[in-house]
Amino acid sequence: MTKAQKFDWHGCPTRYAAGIFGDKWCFLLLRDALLHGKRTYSDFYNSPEGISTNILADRLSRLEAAGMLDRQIHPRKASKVCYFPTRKARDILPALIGMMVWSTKYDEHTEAPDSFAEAFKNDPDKTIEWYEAEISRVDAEILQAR
Amino acid sequence: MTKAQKFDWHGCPTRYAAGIFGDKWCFLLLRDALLHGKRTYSDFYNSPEGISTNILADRLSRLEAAGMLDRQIHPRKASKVCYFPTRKARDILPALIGMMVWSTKYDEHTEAPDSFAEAFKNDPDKTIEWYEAEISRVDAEILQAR
DNA sequence: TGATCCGCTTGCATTTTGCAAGAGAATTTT
DNA sequence: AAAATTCTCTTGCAAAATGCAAGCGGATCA
Repeated sequence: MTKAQKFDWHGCPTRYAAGIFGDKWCFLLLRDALLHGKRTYSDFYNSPEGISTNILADRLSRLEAAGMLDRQIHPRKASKVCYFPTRKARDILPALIGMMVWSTKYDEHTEAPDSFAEAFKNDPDKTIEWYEAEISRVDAEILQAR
Repeated sequence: MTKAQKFDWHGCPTRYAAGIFGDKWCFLLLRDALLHGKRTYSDFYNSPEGISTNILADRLSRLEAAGMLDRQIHPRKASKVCYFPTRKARDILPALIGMMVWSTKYDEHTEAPDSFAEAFKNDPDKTIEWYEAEISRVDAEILQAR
């Protein structure tokens, strides 16, 4: 059984999630798209973790195949390619932020302030809406014709 | 940089989470421990995904090193080893269940009923408490002296 | 006391990853 | 218009991780 097939494992909800998030690079690419406004190949390539270019190409196509990213040529620069997070990707935000809150609790070297976890605990919907609005803003800025 | 070192990546909360959950097998082992009451090596080994024995040994020791599992000799059967989920592992339940809810929405072959997502949406704390109680029950059953 | 269970370890073939170089199209610079 | 540069990938190869089968040592069972 190839890895691509395992990527499509379904039935059990945890296994389905593991098929996408159970890969370090997919996990981090989704962070970059959802939380850091990254859209182009070079955006993702320049993340501090230092992904290899062949792995990046592979993971972007996997995430596109999984319906998490929408690949489009940049509207005003045909040499650039944009990967927009889909609704399916956006909908993982609550769980993703839940994991980040967990990390801030258990990573003694966390860079996130306590206020982040508190804000999410006090009003999770508001936090989600803020990230959703940011995503929409970034996408709109790219897509506006000139 | 070795994989073991990457497992310890910290600072960024998403990266810290990806260091643990960004591995298919760790992800599934935590599911088995937190959601399916599995505790022994053979329990985990017999999961339907079919993990290899060397990989299982490796991941169990990683999860122990990460403070997610507590390795103990079975109190009434010295040939058995139990891996108990720690508080740190239990605390990932909200995010994990959030991912499962997401999976039931987007996996067209999901085995989970809609009622699962609804119950969590209506009263997340109650759902978490139910799983916590199950975990405690399984652990207590193993640990009771005879 | 011999057979079986249990939690691993080892060796080896296959697959995946990481790294460096480069290709081809679009864009910018000269 | 030509040359240099940017950008998204692809390719080749060495190194690392994975999967598979066999086996080992201690505990347990018959």
